[in-house]
Amino acid sequence: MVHQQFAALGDPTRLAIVERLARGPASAGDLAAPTTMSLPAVLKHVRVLEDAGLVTTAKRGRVRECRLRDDALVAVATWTAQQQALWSTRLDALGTLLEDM
Amino acid sequence: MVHQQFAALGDPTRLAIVERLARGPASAGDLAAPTTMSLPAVLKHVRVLEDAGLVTTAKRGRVRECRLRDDALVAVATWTAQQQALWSTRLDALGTLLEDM
DNA sequence: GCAACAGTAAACCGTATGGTTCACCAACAG
DNA sequence: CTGTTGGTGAACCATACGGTTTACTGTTGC
Repeated sequence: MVHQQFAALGDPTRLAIVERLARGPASAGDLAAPTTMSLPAVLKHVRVLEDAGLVTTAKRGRVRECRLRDDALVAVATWTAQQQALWSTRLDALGTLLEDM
Repeated sequence: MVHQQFAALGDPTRLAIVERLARGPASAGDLAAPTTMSLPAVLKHVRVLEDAGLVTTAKRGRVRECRLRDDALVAVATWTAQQQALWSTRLDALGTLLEDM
């Protein structure tokens, strides 16, 4: 279900969160700090990322720590590579076809 | 503006269109045929993909031909690779840190 | 124990999104 | 010329989405 991951990354706020988490884990508050948004809004976004399988969270005391999943982007990467391969081989085929003429 | 491309790919219908176009160009009607959707709906999706810079269309006679852009997925691919790199180097750093202890 | 703090749940709101139908136009085919 | 076909534009509709506020719960520090 890679479209769910794409959808999750389609929101600029969520994309920024992922970029932030790629630098290392952070609490929900940490994620909200640089934004103008309310905490509940940020946590909704985190939940979406979690549902998409991009992020895991765990509660330590009263703070919820968010971290990027190790395998977060492999589905996205493989899908992208696959489509690029298909498309480029088709272009190659066109190229050789033109050469043959 | 990679989040626009992610958003475009976030819809299952649009994802399917891209997968279809990776196999080769198609008319709007061709794209609508395998679906249960109306033609106008499909063309809206195509328009979104076009706005995201993933697809180009051109009108030949009365049929609109849609094709995947050659550079369609490079932004997505590079962004993904970049984040993966960041995250994995951080994991490496953690690994060596643990070794040092 | 109490105050401050981090998060959560719920209700609510405006707008964007994904879809429809209908009317219309331009291009073929006969 | 005429009928059919492929696409387009507009109006419209329901629902999903991104955000808010408010009230509440569980931790932590003094």
